[in-house]
Amino acid sequence: MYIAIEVEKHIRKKLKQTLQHLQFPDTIRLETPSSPDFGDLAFPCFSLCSVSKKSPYETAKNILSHLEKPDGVNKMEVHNGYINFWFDTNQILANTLTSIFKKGKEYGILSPKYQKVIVEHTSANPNGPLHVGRARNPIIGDTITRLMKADGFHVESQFYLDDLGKQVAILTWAFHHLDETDLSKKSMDKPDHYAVRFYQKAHELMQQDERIASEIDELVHKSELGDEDAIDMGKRSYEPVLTGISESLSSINISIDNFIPESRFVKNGSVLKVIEQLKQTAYCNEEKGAFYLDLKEFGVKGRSTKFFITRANGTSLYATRDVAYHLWKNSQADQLVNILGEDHKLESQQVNIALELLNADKKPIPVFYSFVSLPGGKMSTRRGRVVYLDDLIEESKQRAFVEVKKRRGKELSKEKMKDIAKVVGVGALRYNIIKVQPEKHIEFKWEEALSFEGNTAPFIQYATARCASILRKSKIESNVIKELCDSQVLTHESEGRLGKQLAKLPIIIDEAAQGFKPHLITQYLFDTASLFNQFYRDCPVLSADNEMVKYSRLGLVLSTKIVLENGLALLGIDGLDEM
RNA sequence: GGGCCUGUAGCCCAGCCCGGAUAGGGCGACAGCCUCCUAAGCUGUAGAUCGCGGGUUCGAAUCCCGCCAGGUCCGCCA
Repeated sequence: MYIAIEVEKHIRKKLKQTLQHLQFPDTIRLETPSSPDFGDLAFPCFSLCSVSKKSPYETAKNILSHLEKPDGVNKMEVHNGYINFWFDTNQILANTLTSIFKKGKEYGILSPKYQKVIVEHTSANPNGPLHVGRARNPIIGDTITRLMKADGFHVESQFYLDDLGKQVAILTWAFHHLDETDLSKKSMDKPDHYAVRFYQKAHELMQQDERIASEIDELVHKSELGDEDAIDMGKRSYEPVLTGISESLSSINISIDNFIPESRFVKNGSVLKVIEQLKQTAYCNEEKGAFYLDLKEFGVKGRSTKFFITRANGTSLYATRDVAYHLWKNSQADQLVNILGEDHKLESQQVNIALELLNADKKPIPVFYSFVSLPGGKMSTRRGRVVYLDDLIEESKQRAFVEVKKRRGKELSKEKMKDIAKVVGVGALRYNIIKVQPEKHIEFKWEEALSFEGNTAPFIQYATARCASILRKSKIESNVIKELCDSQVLTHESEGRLGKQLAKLPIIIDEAAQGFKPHLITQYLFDTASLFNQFYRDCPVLSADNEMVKYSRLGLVLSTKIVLENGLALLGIDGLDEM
């Protein structure tokens, strides 16, 4: 158990006792005060005024006069209708440093929940490289995967592979009918970049020539019926693309546990079963041979109420197959999370309603994100109006290299600088995407996507490098530091503030994971690194007044480094010992 | 036309779910800090009709209604 969580529990317990004793409602919401002047945790009493018939200040005073001091708290005061609690800094510090020393990389992780979660993310059409417009998906998905693991879940990430769709059919047609010499030069030596030109050209031809369009439709039709040859043909064309996509993801520290092809649910008959069962429901109607569900009664309004589950020719549609996929996921996990672009909101709602009609007990929790657009409008693979993720990654590393060289060019080898630039570049990219809430629309600008100052990954990494540098120069083994560190001598305000911040990591992890709010982690890391920088300014470590203080500050530095690195790891970002 | 999301300083974002303590940061601007553990850092100053208009409330950035702007969806596409 973590001390910060413990102390909060103690406060809640004592408050609850007092509220019950005074016959107040006993639901308790605690807040982090707006300023350190108001302590570490606050209980607002405003909502109790209607019961007490007194002012907030008097109500708070009254409660405080009956309140026993909770363990781990050393001061309680009333200000403006709040009861403010000050933690016992020494106790928190002693407990937290011990806990960090003991757990190391595991510090912050919560106890196992013995529940399995499937996080579906990325699921991009395998017709070309990932572009920046959708790059939030894997980054948010991977971060949520990491967060939920840290929160104690067993997590599997899945990429739902649309191998029956038109995009794959177009690509397949292109590989069979086009010659590379007709195409524009590929931008990068990767299979996905190689393939996308075939796709783009075929898409263009398809729009000009109806014969081509119908050949492609024929491919789609065959594979939708589960035709093994058609599906295999598709597989041969998209597989290299998928390899390319995986390479891109891997270069930003993302790996996906399982790729689930849509065709599986056609082949094993589960799609047909879904269709049969949905037809049995009271909401199913027919229109010119095609079947649809009427969603009016489920809160869907306007023109969107018809959810078609089959075509007139009886074949299934994307969303129908998605229902089958989700039924299967129901049998595989305790909780489902989907990372989806905002364009999937209606489809997601349709799938959820179908799942409800089929009595599935678990509905996926969607995390929607808005698109990243270019200053002139949105990105499009078809029209080639894109910034590819690979280009962004490359540019990020290059810009980071320029920065490293500017600062360390005389001291470090080129290889070393490249290694640092890679970690900085990838970190900056992931951090900048995760720090803004998914639902905010982003207009892509190089300067913003790749800034290295202020609230950015390099700022955090710089703090880990400072920590590492101090530890290196002390020439003292970390085991010895852990042994000799005595938090009792860490009495400076900057030390206390930093220590209390380190104690909060597990609380933040839990909050971020439970609320699907990965941006809370960036905020926490930024605050932690800022507090460390203030400590760095105020408290000399290597030249501390005496050995005892030195060892103890080294302990705090070591702990900070571990906390920052653990937090960065949740974002798929590495810390640095040197930069 | 309808649904959903977004609108907070010159720019970017947090706070909104769960109404309350002086609306927090970052970038940029301006003024300072490297004989001292990495200045990708630190300190300070200026900068906000919280999109607009109503309402509820002792109290609204936060809840409700209307409007405006941007995004997104409304296909027998995926």
